[in-house]
Amino acid sequence: MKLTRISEIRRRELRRAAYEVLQTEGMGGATVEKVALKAGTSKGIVHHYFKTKKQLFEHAMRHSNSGLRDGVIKLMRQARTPDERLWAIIEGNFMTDFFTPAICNAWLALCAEVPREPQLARIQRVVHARMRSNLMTALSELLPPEQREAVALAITSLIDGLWLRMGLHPGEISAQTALTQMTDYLAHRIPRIDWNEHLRRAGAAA
Amino acid sequence: MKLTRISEIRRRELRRAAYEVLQTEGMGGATVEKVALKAGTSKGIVHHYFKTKKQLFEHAMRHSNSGLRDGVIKLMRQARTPDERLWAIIEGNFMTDFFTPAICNAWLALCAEVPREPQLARIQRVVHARMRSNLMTALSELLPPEQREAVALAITSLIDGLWLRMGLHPGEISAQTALTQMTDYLAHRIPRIDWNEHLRRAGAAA
Amino acid sequence: MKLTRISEIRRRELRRAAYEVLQTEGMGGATVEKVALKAGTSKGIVHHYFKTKKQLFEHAMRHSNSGLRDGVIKLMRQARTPDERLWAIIEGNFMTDFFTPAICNAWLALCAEVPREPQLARIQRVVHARMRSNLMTALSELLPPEQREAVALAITSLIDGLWLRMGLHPGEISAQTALTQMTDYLAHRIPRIDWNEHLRRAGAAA
Amino acid sequence: MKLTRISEIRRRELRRAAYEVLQTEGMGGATVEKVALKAGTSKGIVHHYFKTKKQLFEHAMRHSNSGLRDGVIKLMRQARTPDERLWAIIEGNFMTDFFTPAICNAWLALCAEVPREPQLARIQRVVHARMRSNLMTALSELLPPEQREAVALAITSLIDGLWLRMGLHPGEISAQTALTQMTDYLAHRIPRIDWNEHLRRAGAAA
DNA sequence: GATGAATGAGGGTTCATTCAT
DNA sequence: TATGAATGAACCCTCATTCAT
Repeated sequence: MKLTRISEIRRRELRRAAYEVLQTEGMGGATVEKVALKAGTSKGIVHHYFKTKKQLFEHAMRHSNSGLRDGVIKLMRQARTPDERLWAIIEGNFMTDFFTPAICNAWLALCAEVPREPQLARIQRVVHARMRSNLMTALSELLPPEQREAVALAITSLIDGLWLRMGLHPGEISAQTALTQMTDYLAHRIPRIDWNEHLRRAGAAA
Repeated sequence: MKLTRISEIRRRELRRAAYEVLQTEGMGGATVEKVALKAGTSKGIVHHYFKTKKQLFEHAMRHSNSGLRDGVIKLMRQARTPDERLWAIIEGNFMTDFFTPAICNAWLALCAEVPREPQLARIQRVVHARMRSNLMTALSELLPPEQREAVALAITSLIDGLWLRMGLHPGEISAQTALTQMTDYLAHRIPRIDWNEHLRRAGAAA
Repeated sequence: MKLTRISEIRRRELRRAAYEVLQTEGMGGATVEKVALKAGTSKGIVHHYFKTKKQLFEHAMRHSNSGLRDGVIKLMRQARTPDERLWAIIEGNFMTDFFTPAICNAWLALCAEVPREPQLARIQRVVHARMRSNLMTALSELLPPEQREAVALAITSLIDGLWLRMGLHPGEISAQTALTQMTDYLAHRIPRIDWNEHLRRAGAAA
Repeated sequence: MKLTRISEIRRRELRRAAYEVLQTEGMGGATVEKVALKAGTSKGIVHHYFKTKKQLFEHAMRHSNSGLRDGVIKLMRQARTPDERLWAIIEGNFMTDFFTPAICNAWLALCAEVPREPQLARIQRVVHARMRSNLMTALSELLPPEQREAVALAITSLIDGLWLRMGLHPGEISAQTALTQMTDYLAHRIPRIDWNEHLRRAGAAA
């Protein structure tokens, strides 16, 4: 029990370190040694906790997603109406803690590996499915069935596109502009809701 | 003169080979040897034409973008009205020759390197600037000034998001669904144009 | 006293485990961790009882030899005549419990280390000396002095050669064929004894 | 052609170096670096010519066997009668160039890996088959059919056993004593031939 | 221009061994 | 006694790059 505790802490530290290295170095430059260095341990200990480099970065990807997921969950808890729930999903994807150049770069680096790493693909699929499920649930009370699918796709695509831009052109975008974009889209698609009100509250909270 | 000609052909072959290797292997797995093999030459010749591996993949990125650019240019030549021009830009980004899983993966792999490769960043910036300029020009006759910026951002973000999806979840999307998405967005944003007509024509052409 | 007893049991378990790992993994693949795993303990405990990996496998070699030695001793106790004693030595080397592919492989793996491991060489020398002494004693009443040396050498070489074959080509040999070989040799060398009778009894016992 | 030539020379050097390292260091201590050092090249070049360490030592084993085989072939060419052919096989296995402690150790080291290395096993099987075939041919005119198998087994086992002894107890044996042993055995098994005459000539030749 | 030989740095991984608990 | 955390050395292998032919 005690041992498991220590081991769990180390694993957390290491996957966090791996994630941070990923942000600055990309996948190609993320060596086990750098991760060990950032975690303040030896190279050997990394392999003590993660059999392989791939496993380490799989856990880094889980770590990455869990941060975002927790943010969304927290916001959704406070949501009372369908539009609040939808907005919570969107706002959660642009929290200022996560919507940063470094994190978007790490996300991009992991995405680029997905096509050749079945495990990463699996994680990606799960994350994607959860996102879609959340969206569809929220949309179910806002739109007729035949429109939901398309809107869910548009929302996720927009979010991904904005994340990509934050990664590639950090200076040209901010959480504020990103949320404004989302608001604009929603305003046209689901006009009976006052999405600007949501945006205003989000800005006030930040 | 003759030699230069031959040399130019070799360079073209090599950057093409590099691009193809990138599609299947990603940046991490793209070695000089694999590129040489795909081009049917020796490893030494690659370094004869490209001083360094980085340079090779910079040219591969240029090659990648030039293909897309040529497609857009060709479509724009046939455009007569502002909305045709705007549609040409969009349609050009989802031509079935380019909007494929392999190519989207290569694009993704290159994007992921941008943050740490100033040269790639430079190319990316140029490409991005051209895209934006084209969009703004086309929008200048379709929207009042204060809306153009936001719409241009939305369009590029949507396109990028849809490309990303093609890279990550190839089975879930097609050029047709992508163009439908773009049509939906434009229909809300610039309602006085019959974008479905554009979509129909694109479908017929394909 | 009690502790020593427990500690002795642990050491026995560990050297036995080491020996078993050796059978399947060879010297190169025999890691301390695998030994610990097979013994059902932790890696640390191995080093608690055996200061070093070399020591562990020295004891494994002793374990290996002691098994064979005990078998020979048991058979020799029942021997009444010189030829029975000689036969006991030979039969003991091909008891079906020991003359197995796995055990022959472990023996081979240890032999291969002898040239570079003085401790293993020492053990090997002792074992060899005992074998030779036993043989010479038995032969002393069967052959004139000037022949004993050569016959002892032939017997040991034949035995080793047959063990080697069991290790390398397990399917091509059995205890029965090995004993027949030995019988053939003895029949020519010491013709006044009916070695086939010994062979028959050994077969009946098995 | 020229290149192949150079490459072939390097490969020969390297497998020879590998074989020599094997003699002094055993399989466990035979590192790629030591082989490179002994060959006077860099570590990288070893992998340029042999994809993997295993492959390198497979070729080393082939090298080892080819030396012995060539010796036997040379002797067999001069053989005119069945008994000369049989003796050629035996004498070839105890030529003073090969029947040395170092070479017997290398042989032992390779044998010990056979059970876990399919490729080595394959080579071993081929070598063994050739040996057996040679023996059976030579014996076909010396013994009735029902005895040949057993005698062939005895001869190979004796040879192996004597090689093992040379590896483990170099001081206790020599080519001369080994050949005497073989002579003794043959004298009993195939008494109508004067094997001592063969032995004498071998001694005179050496 | 073209080839592949050669190098050397660096990466992932394994493993014996030591130590703190 | 027993565990497994931690280290560091060493090994195999990859690869970009340089060079000689």
